[in-house]
Amino acid sequence: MALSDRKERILKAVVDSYIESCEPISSSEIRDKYLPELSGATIRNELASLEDMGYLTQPHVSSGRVPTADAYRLYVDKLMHKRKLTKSEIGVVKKYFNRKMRDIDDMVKSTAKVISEITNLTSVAYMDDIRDDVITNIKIVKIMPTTALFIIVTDRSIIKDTTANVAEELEDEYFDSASKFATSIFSGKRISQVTSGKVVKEVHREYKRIFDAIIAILKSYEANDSDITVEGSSKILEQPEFNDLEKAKAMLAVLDSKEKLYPVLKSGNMELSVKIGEEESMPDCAIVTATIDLGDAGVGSAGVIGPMRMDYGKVISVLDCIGKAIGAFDRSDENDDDMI
Amino acid sequence: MALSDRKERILKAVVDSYIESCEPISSSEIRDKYLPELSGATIRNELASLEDMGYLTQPHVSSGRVPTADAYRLYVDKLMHKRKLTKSEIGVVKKYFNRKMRDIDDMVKSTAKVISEITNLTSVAYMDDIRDDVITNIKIVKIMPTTALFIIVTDRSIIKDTTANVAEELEDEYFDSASKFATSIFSGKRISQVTSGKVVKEVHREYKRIFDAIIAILKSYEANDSDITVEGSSKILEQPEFNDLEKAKAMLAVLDSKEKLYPVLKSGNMELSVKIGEEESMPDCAIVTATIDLGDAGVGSAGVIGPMRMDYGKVISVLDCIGKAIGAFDRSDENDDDMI
DNA sequence: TTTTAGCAATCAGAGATTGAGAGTGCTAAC
DNA sequence: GTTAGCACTCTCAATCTCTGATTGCTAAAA
Repeated sequence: MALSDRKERILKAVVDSYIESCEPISSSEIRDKYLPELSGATIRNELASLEDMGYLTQPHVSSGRVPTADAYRLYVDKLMHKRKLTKSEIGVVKKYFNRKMRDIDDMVKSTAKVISEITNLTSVAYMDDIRDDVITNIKIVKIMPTTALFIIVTDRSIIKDTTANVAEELEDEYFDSASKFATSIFSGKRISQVTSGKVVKEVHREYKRIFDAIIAILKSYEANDSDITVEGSSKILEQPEFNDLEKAKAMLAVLDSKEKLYPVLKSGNMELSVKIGEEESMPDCAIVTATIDLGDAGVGSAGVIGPMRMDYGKVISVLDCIGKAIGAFDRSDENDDDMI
Repeated sequence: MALSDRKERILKAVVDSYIESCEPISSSEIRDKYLPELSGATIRNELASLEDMGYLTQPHVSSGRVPTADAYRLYVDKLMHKRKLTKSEIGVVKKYFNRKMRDIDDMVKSTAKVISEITNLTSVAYMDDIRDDVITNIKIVKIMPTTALFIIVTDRSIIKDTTANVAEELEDEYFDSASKFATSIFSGKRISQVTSGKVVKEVHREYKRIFDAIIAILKSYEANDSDITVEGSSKILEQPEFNDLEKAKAMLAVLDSKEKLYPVLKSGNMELSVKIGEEESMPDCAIVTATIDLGDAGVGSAGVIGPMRMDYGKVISVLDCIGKAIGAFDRSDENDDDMI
C-alpha cells in the first residue's frame, strides 16, 4: 500500500524535524516550518492516518508525533536526501589519511576515529575475519637467540607473530629452508583449511614443530572478536535519547564488550547495511555499516552506532567518502617516490 | 599534628563505611556498627573536630559525614588493611594468563581486562614508550614482490612494520646485507638518538633509502599515546557518584580520548602510584597504577581509575597479584616443552 | 576534665496540589 | 475534501507541606 504524495511529504517533515531536534512535532509546527500550504487540521488528519499505519506514535495524547522504526526505514529507502560533505569535512578525512599508515591496525583505528569525528557518533571499524584468506607466502626469521618471528602473508593481509622458545643452535639457514618448505605446503590454501587440519596430514618429521607452531598461530587469529575498534563511545551520551541513565548504561555495556558487539556487527555482509531498531541489545538504535576495501591490506567494515534519529544522509555520505579516500590513499602509496 | 588513636579509629570507620555504601554516615551508625564503646555525643564531638581538621565534610547540616581527599590519603597511607585475594579471584587471574599470548598488545589487553573484571572498575594498561629502548637487531625481509617487512628488535620490545614500495628487482640477498649493515650501524643506540638524527650522519649511499625508512618507522612509534588500553569504561557508570549525567559524560569523555588520558597516566613513574583527587580532568577520582615488568616484552604500567571511594586494599592486592602472575607466566613460557 | 543524655534547630527529599501550556480529536461549516 | 473552532487531555514546572534524619549545644554525670 503506497503512501500518497502528501502523506510522504508530511512523514518526511516529521522525520527531518525529529532528526534535528529530538522533540515530538506538532501539526502547527509542520505547517509553519515545512508545509505552509496546508492547514493544521488537514495535517492532523493525515498524522492520525499515518499513526494508524504504524509510521508514527505519540508519547502522550497532548504531544506531537514521533517517527517509528518503520518510518525511518521508509525514510532511508525512499524519502531521504543524501547530502554532500562540506569542504572542511573532506579536509578532516584527508588529514587522517594523508600520512603513513603503520599497519592494518593503525588503518582501522584511523578509520574509526575519522568517522566518529565527522559524524559525532560512536563509530566502529574492523577487519573481516581471515578464515577465507588464502596463504601466499610464509617466512620465518630468527630475530633473537631464542626467538623467531613467523610472517604469514595471505592474499588479503599479513600476520606477524613472535614465538619464543627456539633452540639456540638453529641457524638462519634452517629457517630459510623451513620457510620455503612451509610456503610450498601451505600456499594456495585457505586458513580455515589449515586450522581444520586438512592440509598437513603426513608427518613432516623435520619441520613438525614449525608446522604445529604455524597452525597454532593461525588458530589464535581465527574468529578474532577482539579486533573491533570502537571510537567515541562517550558520544552516545550526547544524544538526548540516552539521557536516561539506565539506557546509557545498557548501551555502553554493549559497546564496552567486544563479545556482545561482535554479533551485532558481523551479521550483515552487504556493501551498505542499515539496521534500524533491529538489535535487541540496542533498542532505539540504528547501525549503519559499509564494507571498506583496503586493497592489499584486506577487506573490512566500518560504520556508526547511534540513535535511530541519526542524520542518515550525512552518515552514508561519510562512509562513502572514506571508502574513496582509502582507495585514493592506496593508489598514492603505490606511486609514491619513497620507493626503496 | 598526629591524630589521637580514637580519632583515627573514627576516621577509619567513616572511610570504611563510605567505601562500602557511598552514603554519609551518622554518629549513631558509627557507634552501632564500628565503635559501640563510645556514645553518640562523644563521636559527634570527634567528628566535628575531624571536620575542622579537613578530613570530613557534610553535604548539608542534617546529614552524616563524608571523607575528603585528605582522609582517603591518610587512609591509604596509614589506616587501611590490605586484603588478600580470594581463591576465585586468583583463579580469574590464572585463567587470563595461562594461555599463549600472541604479542605484547595481546598481553596489555589481557592485563587490562583481568584487572577490570576483578575490581569491577575501569582499568588501564600500557607499555612504556620506546624512546629509551636500545636497538639490538634489525632485519628486513621481502614478503611480497613490492613489499618488505622491517623488524626492529630492541632490548625491551619488537617493532614489526610493513612497508610497500619496494623495487621488484631487489632480491633477498640485498635485504640480507642491508639488514646486517643496518644492525651494525644502529645496534646499541637508543631510539631517541636515532630519531633525533644523531646516529646517521654520513651518507650511506647504497642504503640511504633503507635508513630513511627505518628512521621514519621509529619516529612513528615514538610518543605513541594510542597504545593505552582502557577496559570497562562503562563500569564507571555503576558507581553512584557518577549517577549525575554531567559527571558521567565528563568522565567518559576523558576515558574515550587517549590524548586526554595520556597526561593523567604518564605523570607518575613509581612502582605504585596512588593519586587521590589530584587530576583536574577527573574530579572525585582516584587513579592507582603499578609498574609491571613483562620481562623480554618490556615494561609497562597498569591500574584502575575509579571514584575516590574505591576499595584500595583490594585494588592494590590485585595489581600486586597480577605483577606476580605475569612474572610466573614469563618463566613458565621459557621452560615450556613447545620448543622448536 | 571528659563523657553523656536530652533537646531544639536545621535541612533534604518525598508527596500532594495547582495552574499554565501544548496539542489533539471532533464537529460543523465551507 | 478542507478548514476553523473548541472542548478535552495530559505533561511539566512551580509551590507547598510534612516527615525524618542528624546535628550542635547545654547541662548534668562520671
